[in-house]
Amino acid sequence: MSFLAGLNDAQRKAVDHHQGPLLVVAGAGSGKTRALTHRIAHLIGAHGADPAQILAVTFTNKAAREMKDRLELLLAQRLAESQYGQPWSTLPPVDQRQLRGRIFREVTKELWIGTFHSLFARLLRFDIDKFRDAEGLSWTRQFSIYDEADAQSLVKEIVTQELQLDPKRFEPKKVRWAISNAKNQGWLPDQLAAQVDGQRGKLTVETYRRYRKALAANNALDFDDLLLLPVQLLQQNEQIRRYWHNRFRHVLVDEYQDTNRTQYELIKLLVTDGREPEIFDDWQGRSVFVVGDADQSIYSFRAADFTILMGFQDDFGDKASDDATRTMVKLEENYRSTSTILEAANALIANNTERIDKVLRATRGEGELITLTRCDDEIAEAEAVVHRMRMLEAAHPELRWGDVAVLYRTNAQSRAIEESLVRWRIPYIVVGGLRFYDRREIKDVLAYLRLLVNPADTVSLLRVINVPKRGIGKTTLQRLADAANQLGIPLWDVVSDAEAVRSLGGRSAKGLLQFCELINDLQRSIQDQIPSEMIQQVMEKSGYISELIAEATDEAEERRRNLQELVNAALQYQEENEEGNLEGFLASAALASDADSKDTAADRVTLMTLHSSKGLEFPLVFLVGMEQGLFPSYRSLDDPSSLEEERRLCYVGMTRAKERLFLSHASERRLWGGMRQPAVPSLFLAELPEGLVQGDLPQIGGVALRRERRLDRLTRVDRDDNQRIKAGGVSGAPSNAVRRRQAGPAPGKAWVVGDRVVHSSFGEGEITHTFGSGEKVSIAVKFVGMGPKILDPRLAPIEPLE
DNA sequence: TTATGTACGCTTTTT
DNA sequence: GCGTACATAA
Repeated sequence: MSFLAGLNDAQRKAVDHHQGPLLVVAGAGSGKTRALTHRIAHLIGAHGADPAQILAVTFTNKAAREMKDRLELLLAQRLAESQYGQPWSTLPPVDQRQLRGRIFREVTKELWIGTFHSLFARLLRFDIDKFRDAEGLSWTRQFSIYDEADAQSLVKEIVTQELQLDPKRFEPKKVRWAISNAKNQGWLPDQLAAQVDGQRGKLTVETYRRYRKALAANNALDFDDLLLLPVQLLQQNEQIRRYWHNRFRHVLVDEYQDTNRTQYELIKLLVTDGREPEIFDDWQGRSVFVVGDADQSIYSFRAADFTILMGFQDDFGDKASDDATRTMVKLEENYRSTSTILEAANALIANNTERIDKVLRATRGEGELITLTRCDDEIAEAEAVVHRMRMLEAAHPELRWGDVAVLYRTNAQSRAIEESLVRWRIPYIVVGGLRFYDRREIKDVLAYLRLLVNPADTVSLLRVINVPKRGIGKTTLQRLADAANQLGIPLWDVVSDAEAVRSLGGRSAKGLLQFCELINDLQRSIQDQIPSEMIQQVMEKSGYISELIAEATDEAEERRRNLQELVNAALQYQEENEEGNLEGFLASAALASDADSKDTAADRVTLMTLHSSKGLEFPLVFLVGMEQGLFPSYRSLDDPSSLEEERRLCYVGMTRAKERLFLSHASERRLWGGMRQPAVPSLFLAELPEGLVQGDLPQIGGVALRRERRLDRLTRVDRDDNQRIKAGGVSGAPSNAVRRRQAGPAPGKAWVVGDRVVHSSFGEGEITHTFGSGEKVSIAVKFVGMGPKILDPRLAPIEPLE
């Protein structure tokens, strides 16, 4: 059996290519996943590539898992034929399992398949300790990965505490966004500084600088760092770059239209060893293979840039014309959708100006017309959708609920649909929204684990130090944190110093000491425990579980079940990763998306956002909320290129459908709370060819125009408002946010920084800091041959030295 | 130090 | 209409 069998010409070309660069322009449903898996199998099976030399980037962890699965099956099937000389399907299950096991050990285990984030997090686990930032920042291999909430709170702390700015005028969320955007463009603070101007820009750069420093102090990285740090590392360290360049001889990237500048840099560094792609010519036994479709680029809000895809031929390619080129292949035959659905989608996307012209040819029959339904409000819409499902189910006994998907623009829209599905007892699953790993109890337990692995992780420490309650309050923590800041050491180093705790801890000292003992105890067992057992121990020894039991509410019960689920997740992780350790499990938890954990194979209706639907397909697709301001989003209405992105999103949604597509919109929609808003049909509806749509045909007339003007006015007001805020600027800290913090010389027996003291057991030392004032003073003393000690001068056996 | 009240802002999309 | 974050009381 050849891996080229059953492929069309273009697919065969993509699979058979094994040296040099290749861009595959793959329209929706044109079999690109098939091309990708067959290519990897072919590289290994026919061209003798070592699985360990292959790096394949997918868009989700789930896609990575599926690709590994398909690859395993493909190779096992082939092995069956060569080994037993008989087709796979006739082998007894026990032999099938044995063959798959062998493929797993010899091939799939060795492959690096995953998202950009998970792959480069893995690379950093090897080499991050060899990296030193230009500003002297460094990390160890035990680094924590911060999620958006952690990152957000760190930025907020810098803005309000360090820079003393009013978070209303200088919004942490916006600053965080600006920083993330900079990182995704590959800009460090200095480079960002060159891009911005004014007071506001300066403050953003300053926040960025401090934020990086804070992350390093916590030995932590945010999502964007998982891409940016490897870029810096590979640029800086030739030896390491050479190693990975020699190791990954075949690089494959799926969904290339949604890569950003930093990801692009990474690919270049690995493939060309840092040389310019135009002049790189050492392709012997090496390839770079990217697959994408500019019409499906829907992530520009996180700095994805589809011009990178469009520029591939100029960087790596032969720059020849489309019919003469040997570095590009187009997959233009669609095997998924009926020609009706396809034609409508093609007509819609033709309204975009920013695209390479590409025709998606139908290979299937006409099928049914697209159905458009107008409803009174979102509740009626949900009822209409569910009613339609039930009618279809009655008419088609072969229909399974798993064949049906409901797609929407925003997560909040799932609610109305869910209520109707519940009413009619139709099983469903919501993908997205609240991630499993974002639940409070899960984050708490994971924070314990992160702290065990990485004691410098102060964000995690603060999360769990008083959970469950140990009587450690805000003031105590503030005191400890101030001490840590002034000494420039992690908070844990203060907390774990019994002497310091007795001095600074006040009434909370007992709780603090207990907490330290807990962490030390857990840390001792960390060496020889597998992740699932560590989790179990953390939950029990911390008293987390007993507190939930004591609470005895339904909610607490639910939390306990979730924690049990976390243990199961760890068990599963261990099964999939034989050498997996706690660090690895924490990374997978941090990078897992909601879609990854959801079992879409179950026979249930799937509800999800259009973004989450990328790469999937369903026989029946309902696209709801087709209204101006909702889809396309109101934020895109006055910006042509955002509007084009919304249109691509619509194109992605429509092309998910194999057999039938149902569109709907409401005349009135409750936004949030009570306010009912009149709504007009989406502009996209009017762009669909009339002959392909049945039902309540769109009325884009006076009503729509009036509404659009109204929206325009609204957005203008909004803009003016922003300008006013911008014009106001942020000139220094506002009076109400000013908080003075004065250490001040202590009265009475004055302990002054610089004075020398003698301690009965530590010997001579020098006072480096004083904390507090009045009665309650603590001092930090640097003794010879040890770190700073925090002491209560009234209790500690010290004498001033003249 | 913890428990309770209340204002606010949130809804674009995600690794 | 819901959860969070901050303010105020016990």
